[in-house]
Amino acid sequence: MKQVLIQFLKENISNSDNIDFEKLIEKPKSAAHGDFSFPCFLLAKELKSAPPQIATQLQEKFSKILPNEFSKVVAMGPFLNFTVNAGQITKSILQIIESNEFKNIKSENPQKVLIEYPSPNTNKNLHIGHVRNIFLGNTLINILKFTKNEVITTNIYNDRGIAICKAMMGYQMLHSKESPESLNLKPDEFVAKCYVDFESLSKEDESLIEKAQEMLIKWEANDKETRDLWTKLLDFVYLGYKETMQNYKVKKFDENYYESAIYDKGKEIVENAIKDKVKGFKYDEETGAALVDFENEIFGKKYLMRANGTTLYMTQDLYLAKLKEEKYKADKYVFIVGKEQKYHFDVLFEILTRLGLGGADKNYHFAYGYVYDKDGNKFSSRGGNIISADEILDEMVENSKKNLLSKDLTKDLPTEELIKRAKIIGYGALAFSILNVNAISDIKFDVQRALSFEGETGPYVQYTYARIKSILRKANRENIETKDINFENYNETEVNLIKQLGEFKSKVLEAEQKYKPSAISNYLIRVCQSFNEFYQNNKIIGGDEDKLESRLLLIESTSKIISEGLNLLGIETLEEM
RNA sequence: GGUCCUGUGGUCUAGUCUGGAUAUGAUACUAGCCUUCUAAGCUGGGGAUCAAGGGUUCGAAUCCCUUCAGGAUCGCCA
Repeated sequence: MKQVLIQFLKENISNSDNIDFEKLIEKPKSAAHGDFSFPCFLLAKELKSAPPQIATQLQEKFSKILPNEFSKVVAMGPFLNFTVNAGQITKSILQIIESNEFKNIKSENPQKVLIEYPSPNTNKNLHIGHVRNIFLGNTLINILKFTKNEVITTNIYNDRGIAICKAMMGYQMLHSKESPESLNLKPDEFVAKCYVDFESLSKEDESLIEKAQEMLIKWEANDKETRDLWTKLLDFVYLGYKETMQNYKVKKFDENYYESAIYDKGKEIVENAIKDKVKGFKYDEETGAALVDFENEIFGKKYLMRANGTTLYMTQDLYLAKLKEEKYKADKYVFIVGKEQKYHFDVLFEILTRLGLGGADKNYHFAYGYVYDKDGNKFSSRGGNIISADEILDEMVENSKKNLLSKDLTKDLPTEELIKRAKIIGYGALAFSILNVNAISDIKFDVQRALSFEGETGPYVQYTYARIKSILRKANRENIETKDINFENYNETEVNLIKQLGEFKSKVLEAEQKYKPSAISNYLIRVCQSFNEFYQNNKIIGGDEDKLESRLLLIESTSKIISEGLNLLGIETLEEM
């Protein structure tokens, strides 16, 4: 459509060779300004008159020779606004949706993408930060797959180090006679308790920290007793994670990595790099530690091996990067990790470049912001610890249940159905509230507001969907015959909604190209707003008989777009709400 | 101190990459709309010096510079 307009303008504006129409023509923000607009400023110098005058002149000229695809051209100030022929546009959009062709979206640049998330530290249960990580990861995977990228999912468990030793100490000293069952805790919560209790003990007695470090050395020396305890606690953790991840719809990873298995690898990479005199790689002359000296103030020096020959976080990441590259040869490696680790990844990618393993072009740190409570403080639960993934979801579901019980339509639901709906709504509310904002922005999560389910929320979208489904049930049409529909028949709010539906493809591609799930959630809100506006002003069943079919097609198409969009966000729909 | 991120009505947020018309919505507040397809909805109202200043441009929330505020990061921790 745009190309038709560009061609038309090229042919009918003199001296247009230097004008980049592709760039200049834009979609106006306001529907009152038509579908495409062309600003006349650049013509001003050429034609030696004011832009508004030029626009008026061009309007007169163009209105007589406008292509069929367009219904009118209007000059508004310095802009020339073109409106497309509604009948044509409604027909093409609705047919694409009706035939399910709208699901067939291919990336402009389909790639093999490896995604690493959520990579927790295994000394605690998952918390609100992981929730954001998981939602972003799940959604990104869906979007990339939907647009026909090949996706490989990986996760690394940071399962060794001082933190897990602290939890082990806590267990030994305080809870060795107890179990998750005896304390009525989820197994991963039990380990978290061991860790937290040790932390408070060690604040009183600093020698305990040294003992934890001794334990780490024993662990590294493969001391059987230590390793057995470690395995015991990790089993608890993984058991707990399994449940949480299931609730958060994390699909099985294509590959799980464990820090314990790779933490001392990567030495060879560093040693070879120094031997091969890769730029910046060297041993520190005084201490013998291995490092990369970037010789600039931004990156400075980055240590890769301690003087005693042991490895560091970075060494391990180098090894893992190489491992993945050798096995998968992906076009892109995406790390979904909090934005506080930006420096780490900048440095990592630079080092990888120098090692010839592909740098910033092949790797992407998908950074996301913090989740605070509504006052901008650390998001704590009643116990004072950071709120856990399980708690926040429970709270959302619990509140959905209350909400359902307060509505006439749903207050007498059988328990099983009530719980099923509460889960879907609570999950939707949580996921949407987190996915609806830019990933990099910090979130101040207002529980009360998220629970109110009004305005720009998941339940609003789910509710809109349920409304449509209810109408379709009552209309009781098996098939809507598109061939009988007069596509010129749609009124202004309807055309508005249809144009909105037509944006699906470009929004999905935007979300894919920019790795931006919020493009989809924002879009769904607009669609629902357009629908609800239409719904309020137009009667479908019992309205104009000759509009029934066309309206049923319209709302069915809307429901398809909503459900597909929610699906990408990992949110389920409900037929009734 | 260096580097990076963020700053948009009381609160939250879209738009910033790729400059365009009266700055997107939500929430809260306020006035209305259910004997009519689900009111978790819709309509109206008030509410913004787009952190501040300068520059570039016909045109700046958007690009450049300076400043301010908040945050992160700069370890032989992960």
